[in-house]
Amino acid sequence: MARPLSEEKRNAILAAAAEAVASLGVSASTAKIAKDAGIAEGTLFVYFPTKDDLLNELYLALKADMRAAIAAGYPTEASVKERCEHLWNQSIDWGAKNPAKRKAIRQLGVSDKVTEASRKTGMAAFRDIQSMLEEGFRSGILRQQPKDMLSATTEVLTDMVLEFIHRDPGNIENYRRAGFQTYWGAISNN
Amino acid sequence: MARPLSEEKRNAILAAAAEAVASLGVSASTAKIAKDAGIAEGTLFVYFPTKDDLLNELYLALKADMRAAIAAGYPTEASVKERCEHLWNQSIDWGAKNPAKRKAIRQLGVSDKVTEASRKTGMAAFRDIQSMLEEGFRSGILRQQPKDMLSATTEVLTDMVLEFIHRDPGNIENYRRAGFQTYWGAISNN
Amino acid sequence: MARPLSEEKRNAILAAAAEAVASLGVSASTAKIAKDAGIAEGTLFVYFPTKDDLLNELYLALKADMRAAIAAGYPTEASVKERCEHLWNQSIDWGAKNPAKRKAIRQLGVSDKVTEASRKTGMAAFRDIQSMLEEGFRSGILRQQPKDMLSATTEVLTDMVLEFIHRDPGNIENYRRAGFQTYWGAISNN
Amino acid sequence: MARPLSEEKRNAILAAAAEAVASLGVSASTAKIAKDAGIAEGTLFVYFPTKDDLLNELYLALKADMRAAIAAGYPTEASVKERCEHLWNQSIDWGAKNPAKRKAIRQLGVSDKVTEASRKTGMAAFRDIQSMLEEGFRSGILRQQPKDMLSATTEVLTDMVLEFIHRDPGNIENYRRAGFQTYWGAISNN
DNA sequence: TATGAATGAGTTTTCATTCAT
DNA sequence: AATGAATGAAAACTCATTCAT
Repeated sequence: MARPLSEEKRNAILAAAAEAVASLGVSASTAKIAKDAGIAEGTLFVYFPTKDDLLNELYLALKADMRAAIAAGYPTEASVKERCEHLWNQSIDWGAKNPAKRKAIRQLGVSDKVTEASRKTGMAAFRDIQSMLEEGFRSGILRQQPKDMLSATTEVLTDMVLEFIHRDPGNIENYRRAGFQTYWGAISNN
Repeated sequence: MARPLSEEKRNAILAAAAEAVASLGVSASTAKIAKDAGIAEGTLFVYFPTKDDLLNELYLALKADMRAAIAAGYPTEASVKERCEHLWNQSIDWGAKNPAKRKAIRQLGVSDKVTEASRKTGMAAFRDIQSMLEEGFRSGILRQQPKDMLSATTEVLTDMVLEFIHRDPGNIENYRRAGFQTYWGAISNN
Repeated sequence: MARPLSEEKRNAILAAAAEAVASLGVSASTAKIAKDAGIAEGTLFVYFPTKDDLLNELYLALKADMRAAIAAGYPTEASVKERCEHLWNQSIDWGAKNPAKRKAIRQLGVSDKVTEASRKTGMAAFRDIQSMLEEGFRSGILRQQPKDMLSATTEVLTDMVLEFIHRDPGNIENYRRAGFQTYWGAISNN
Repeated sequence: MARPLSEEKRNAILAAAAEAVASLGVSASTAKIAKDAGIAEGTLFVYFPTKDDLLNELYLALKADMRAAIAAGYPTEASVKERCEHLWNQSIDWGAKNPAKRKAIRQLGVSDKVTEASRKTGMAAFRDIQSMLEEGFRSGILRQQPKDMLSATTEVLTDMVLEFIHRDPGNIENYRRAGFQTYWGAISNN
């Protein structure tokens, strides 16, 4: 009773919402989301009591999805730089493969519908990634920075590069490489 | 002419729109903007034929405002690093002093109401700043990068740092300094 | 189905629209129509996606209503002239009894909101009546005319006479008789 | 002072209004009419105090224009039938040559913006034409009819035929001839 | 006299949410 | 639980008219 019955429907709503928010912004209508999810307008509110709830849950789901993709295959034994490059490449790959999800996150990121609590929760997942690099900080390879700034740097530079890729898809490798140079310079001691 | 269009009113509309977009996103209503600008609802459409026109003109006005602030007092004779630091500090100062304008630019940046043409025009102003650093590229102090990437890097890192300042205003100097280290690492050869 | 669309409400909307269009023209507001139909403003758009759709459907409904009234009680066995007189009288009676519907049809007839397709469909119903008089054409009693001209003649002469009746209701029988003479002269060989 | 200065401007407004009403109906905006007339929005109201005044004056001007065209070259000495044919042909020619004016009259005719007084005045001009046929009534060639019905018949049948011509312009002569047969049958004793 | 900026009521349409089925 | 009709408060935009210039 706490959670409604069909997990499948819930996911269909979130998926439809991601697409809709990506292309129309947070003002995408619940009617369109429901239709694209293959359910009735009213059913959406069985799973998410208000549109704001839906948007916040979508934000968290997308952040979790992104985080999982980035951490996948993390090479624990490699050098710090190689590990950073792994994170960078995974980020770029996820964004390149999931343009709608990326756009949706951007839209949600600037929307005041997403609460501070959701943002905090979303950030926490990435602190976890940051902690994978503890050794880099201790050894002095990575520059000491205010809390959360490393993952924020990762996010904004990734997003920037993906925007270039989006506008000029032919040069993806070029952007990815130049982007990593920028990124590594930004976070390492040199 | 019966009565010339009032530059003052036009500016009042743009100012009200910036505030409204900053706090409510691009879905801020024209009624609210007009009211805040101290004019009748219909008058807004005398100055901007559609809401989209208003949004695009606002985007350009904000970009121009930002650019002017950043370039002000540019120390032509200083070292490349000092010149970069000047640009960085001006950016941070502008953003810190104009939080609404900064938020409005972010909102407009992700909105599809802002046309590609406006984005191009907005970017052009910053290419101009980038060209102030030609010497840095020639001498090898700054890293060669794909076109427009330097100014994009400036923008996203500035924005990121301003976000930290926004959430923790007491530590502004701290963030500004750490931010510049990140920034300088990101753009220079090291 | 949650609740089926109510045929009753749909008809109430069409009826209210007919009255409103009759008295105010096609610029009658949807708000007024909805209110007169006893429903909320938004509900109108559940039944008719746009105002233009409503207007077109209203046109067709009125034409169908008129056609049904005209053909009612058609004396298949009577002489051609008597059959024509029947059609004439039914037309006059319908118009006299339904002044609002008649006015609404006139308004819609000159409006460019009513599509060519709707006009064609509306006309088709009357071609059907025209074909009831085939024998009259074959026998030479009725004059051979370009396609659709007989029903158009019926319509405009009926409408003209109804306009006289409208302005001078006391003489209805007088106008009806004089009108039929005009009509019969117009369509028969003599 | 009673009449504003420029007759030329007044006529330009009426001409622009006729075109605008023809294509957009009586809801054509005064702004568009003014623009098409080559004057400022406010100037229109120097010549016509309200839009309703403009519409009524337009109605009268168009009726007068039509009447003048129809009576032109009237063959006083010809037979009654020839004289009727002259009127018929002039009507068709005027309508065929002035489709916008014809459409404008139709729009105004069904609009409640045109007052009963204007309609009366407009009709009076045609009574004048009707009286040209006095001899036809006296001699019994034309059927006795209620007052104004002959000119009303002329108008509606002309309009009907012009509508056919409008939809099938290739057959203009065909429609004109068939139309006259209908018309002559409608008004003459036979 | 001619102009056109300014106005605010009015227009059609959208939409998150509710609730009868 | 699932549905989708019903709602009415916005939303963007239009327009006849006024009036300062």
